[in-house]
Amino acid sequence: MTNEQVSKLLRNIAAAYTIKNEKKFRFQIIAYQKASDTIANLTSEIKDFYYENKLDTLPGIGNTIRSHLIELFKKGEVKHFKWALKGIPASVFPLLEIPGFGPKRAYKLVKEFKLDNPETAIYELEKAAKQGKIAFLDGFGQKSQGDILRAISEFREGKGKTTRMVLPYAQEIAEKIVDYLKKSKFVITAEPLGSLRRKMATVGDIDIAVSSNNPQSVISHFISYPHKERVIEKGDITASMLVSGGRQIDLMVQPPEAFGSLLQHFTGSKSHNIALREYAIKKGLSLSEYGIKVGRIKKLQKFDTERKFYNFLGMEWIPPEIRENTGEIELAVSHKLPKLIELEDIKGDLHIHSSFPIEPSHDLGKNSIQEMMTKAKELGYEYIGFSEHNPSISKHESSEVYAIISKRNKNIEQINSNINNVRIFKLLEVDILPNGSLAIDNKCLDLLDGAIVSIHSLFNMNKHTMTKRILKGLSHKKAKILAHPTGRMLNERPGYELNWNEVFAFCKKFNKALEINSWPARLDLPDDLIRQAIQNGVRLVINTDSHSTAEMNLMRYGVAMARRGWAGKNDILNTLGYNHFMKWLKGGEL
DNA sequence: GCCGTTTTCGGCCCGACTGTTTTCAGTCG
Repeated sequence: MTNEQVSKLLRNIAAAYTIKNEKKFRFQIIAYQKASDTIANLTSEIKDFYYENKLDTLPGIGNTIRSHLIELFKKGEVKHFKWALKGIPASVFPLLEIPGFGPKRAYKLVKEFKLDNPETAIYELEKAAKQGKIAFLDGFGQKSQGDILRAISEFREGKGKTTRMVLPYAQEIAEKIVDYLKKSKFVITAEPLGSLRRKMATVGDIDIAVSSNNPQSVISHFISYPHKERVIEKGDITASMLVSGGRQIDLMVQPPEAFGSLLQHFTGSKSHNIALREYAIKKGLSLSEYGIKVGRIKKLQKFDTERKFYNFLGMEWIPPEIRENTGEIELAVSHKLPKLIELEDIKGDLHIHSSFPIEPSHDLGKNSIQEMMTKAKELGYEYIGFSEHNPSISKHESSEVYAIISKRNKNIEQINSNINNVRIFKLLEVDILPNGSLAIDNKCLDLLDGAIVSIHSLFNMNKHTMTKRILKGLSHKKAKILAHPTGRMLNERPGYELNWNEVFAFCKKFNKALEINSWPARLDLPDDLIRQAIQNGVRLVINTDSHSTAEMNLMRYGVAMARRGWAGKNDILNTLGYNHFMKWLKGGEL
């Protein structure tokens, strides 16, 4: 079962409780929703947490829900869930997927129109709305009947938050809106917040905060955006709209003297904010986007900066990337937050595909070795590693492979002696074949400073076999880095299954590194596996996997993932100077 | 049902907005 399926199941249990008796089950509802959110936001598989006996490390999953999940993975169904769902028509649940439908309204509509087939429930409801039957129901009217029709059609077209964007794409849209907002003289500052500011690998909707003394003017400017498709809602301090392409933008406005609390509120995450507010309650404080209410008199204290807001609570400012309620609040209170890695700490990029005609097994780069070098210098790097795909072994004899690699090395050496500022590592990205051996032989591997190894074929092996395959590939003394370790492609395919405990233990024991690949559709390792790797004493390398000079700028996304995984400078090997890195590459301890 | 810097019992975030209401319920983040 995928995370999405498990998360949805728990959300449905919460919905069933809501329909049955919202008051009686109030706290169960909150608990199931919380657990559902936790699983929805995981970037590695919930099933792996079950396999590795780590379900209880997840926030919001306690003894009861954990035992239900164990039952679910063992038997494929849960006795208690069956009980909870009893009496709730199955047609309610597909309706919950549509924005604007909650448990109560979905249940009411399903009952009224006797929608007994979940497959056709949405279609039948649409039909009823078109016939004008909904407007007559208690609690509904002409307006809500029209809203339902529109919600169904937008849902079908995948508009709103139904599909998530990769990070750079979301950033691009946000920048356009921010530029537009700043054209208003009433806008003092405008900043993208939410999951975009937290640098999640994918972003659902775009949240923007504005500081202004005239919120009404800002909101009317916002909803006049030229690429607007539809205004979803518009109030005194917030507004939401769909822009062309169907993306949802949420706006929130506060005056400058309260902008700090707005930044905090609108950055989230939801679970971080809830935990922070629960912490504040114990100190007699109440938090919101307006500020902090103090004591019995409820005097509102305002904050112009976010740092002051956190400091007032007696804690350090918390970097947005780790605001996920996974221990950051406790550490901020004791002033023991780790110092996270910065882009400026990176001294080189080890995964670069040049256009040198290496006749590779996979895609070739677009720019020459020289051009990539110039770009590296521009980025202030101390070194760079060329790691084209190994020459195709189906098209070449071993001796030919040897000759091609030798030729590339000569080419590199020539350039290296011309440009002293940037040093070069002679690497290759070598395929791990299905049987676990490396694609090129020892003689060829000896030509290299080291090899980056990776999987590019037969992704659907079972967990045990894939783990064995990868560890065999990594066990070669030249194999030092495992590239894009999960093989996931965001919005395209999940990663292959691996036994991460084994992988981590192996890497630590034999001094191998895992790559954090910065390519926006990969961002692989995912953040929570980065954190686990670090906890297991495994070192990491952040690479861009560039196939052109422009792509070398993507390093910041890999760094963002590392920060989300709580990585400090010392956890990342390419923050080392050239000599230290070479020493590690050659098999030395650090 | 979860959770622990007063607690293994007794609490549980806070507010915006819309539509159908005539003081609020439902949904959302």
